[in-house]
Amino acid sequence: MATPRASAPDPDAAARTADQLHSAAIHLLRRLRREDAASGLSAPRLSALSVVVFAGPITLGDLAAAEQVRPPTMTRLVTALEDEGLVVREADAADRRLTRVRATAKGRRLLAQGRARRVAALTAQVRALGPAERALVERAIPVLQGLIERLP
Amino acid sequence: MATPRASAPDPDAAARTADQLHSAAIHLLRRLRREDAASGLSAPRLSALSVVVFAGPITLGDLAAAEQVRPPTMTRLVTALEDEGLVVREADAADRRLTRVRATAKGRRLLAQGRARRVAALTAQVRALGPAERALVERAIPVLQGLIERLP
DNA sequence: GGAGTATCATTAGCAATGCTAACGATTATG
DNA sequence: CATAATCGTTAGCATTGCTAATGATACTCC
Repeated sequence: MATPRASAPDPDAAARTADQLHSAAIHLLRRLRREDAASGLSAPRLSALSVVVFAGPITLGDLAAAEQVRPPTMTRLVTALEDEGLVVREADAADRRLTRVRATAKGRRLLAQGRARRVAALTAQVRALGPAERALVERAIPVLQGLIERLP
Repeated sequence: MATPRASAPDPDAAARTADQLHSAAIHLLRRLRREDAASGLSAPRLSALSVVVFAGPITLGDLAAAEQVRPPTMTRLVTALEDEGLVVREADAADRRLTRVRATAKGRRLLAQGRARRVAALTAQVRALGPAERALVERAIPVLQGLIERLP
């Protein structure tokens, strides 16, 4: 837990920066996750729904891969979401082996509300930043987005 | 997905910034999580071990709260980690209702290796940044740490 | 075109993880 | 000292994860 020193170039500065980003992401999501109970959905279902909403109609296998879960597990998650009217299964016209999963209006609404709850506290803290700090964060975001995009 | 405009102050800029931070954290951890299979531990066990390692000897109830899980669930996770020799239970001398959980050397070693795997890819991308971008990220980190710390 | 192979989703069955309710042990309070 | 409160565990159930096997569809190659 050494304090960074501007005057002494650390040979492992990149590793330390990476570690701090990693920690920050963990702690951030740990806090925000507490709002998820209000959604009435379990964490796996909420996460799967989120991918369906943002990745549009998606193959069950691709959805399983995105969630880093095996297809049988995703089959059950999708069935549960379908039973709650949050997603629908659609047959692919071109390749009838595929089932595409699409979010319903209800599913999109539920996810938007959950997301709003999660982000509300974070928004308040962003607003509380001084102008310089806030500008710093705003300029760092695209850099971080690019960096994450380039991860293997 | 509008581009931020410096000249036109968006009334919802803070909300948008918060949303981007939220998304970035999700995508970052989704990528890094793929390395965890190599640890041989399930996600819940790895996460609990991480808290034990960093929060030092910790009460089982506090550990459950940190992991946002009920005590009975944590009892079983700790038992499993103990069976693998990664943590030990210690009786509290002052209050004998409490069990404190402490990481063993083996537990700390396993976590350090897993963390190194996770952070390795991220370190490479930090190294690949240009000097200006990297400085930007490095200066934004303490701001983000403070912001996260102040979340409810 | 048709036999064989590959791919996709599902089913079946098992282990791990989550919960609530109830309990025993210990501590705090009257 | 009796009673209430707190902590961890046990018991029992639902959900979530896996592998193996199956059925249906698409592809390949002869």
